[in-house]
Amino acid sequence: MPSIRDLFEELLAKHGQQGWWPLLEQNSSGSWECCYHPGEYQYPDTEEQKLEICLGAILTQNTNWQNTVKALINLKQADLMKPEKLAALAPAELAQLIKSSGYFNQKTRKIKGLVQFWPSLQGRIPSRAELLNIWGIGPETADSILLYAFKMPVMVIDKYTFRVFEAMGLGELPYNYEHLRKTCEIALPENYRVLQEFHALLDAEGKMITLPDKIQKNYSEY
DNA sequence: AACCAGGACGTGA
DNA sequence: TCACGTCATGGT
Repeated sequence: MPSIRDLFEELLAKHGQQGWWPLLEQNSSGSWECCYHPGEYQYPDTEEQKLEICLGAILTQNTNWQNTVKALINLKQADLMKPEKLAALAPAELAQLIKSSGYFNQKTRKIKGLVQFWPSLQGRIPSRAELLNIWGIGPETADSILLYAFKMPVMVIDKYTFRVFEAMGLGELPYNYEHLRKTCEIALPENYRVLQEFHALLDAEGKMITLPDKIQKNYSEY
């Protein structure tokens, strides 16, 4: 049974750098697309990009990333990646724009809650408690926002994280979000780049063991 | 054509 | 705490 640091190295060797969180970029023909840049960590540079990550974190809840990207592109094309514009937008309009990401009524309410909260930040980094206080932002969404939008060294735990740890035989412990998060944060350097990459690698690995019949096949090595 | 995808909330044991 | 139903679109 490998240590968590060993697991990080193994997954990095197996999958390579993942370059999360992907951001929208304009290609030569002027249309927006979602881009990864493995090995480069200079983004997010702007408030607009930070907001884009926060919105992506909400829109991707229990939803395929491609469906989320479609919604993000709709908002970007309409020049709505700004908190004051989103706050002023009619809920029905917003719901229509994010329809592809599913749960659009709930997600409209969640985005409204976020952009109403946003101005109170005055440019500072939100606390975890502040994010969790917003309706519809739970542990994983809050930690994704802290780690990827604000570069805070917190571990993001998701469905795939549980799957990979379970498949490794680490499923005996008190098995909840907070415990697994702290276990990872203690085991790894307090470095946001490492935690960004580790979470993305766990996602890449977790996607390979989605189907139960693939577990035995891919995990004899552990 | 069922199943799942980068969850969270409300409710009832 | 924890298990379960609900929310909803789009790809396979």
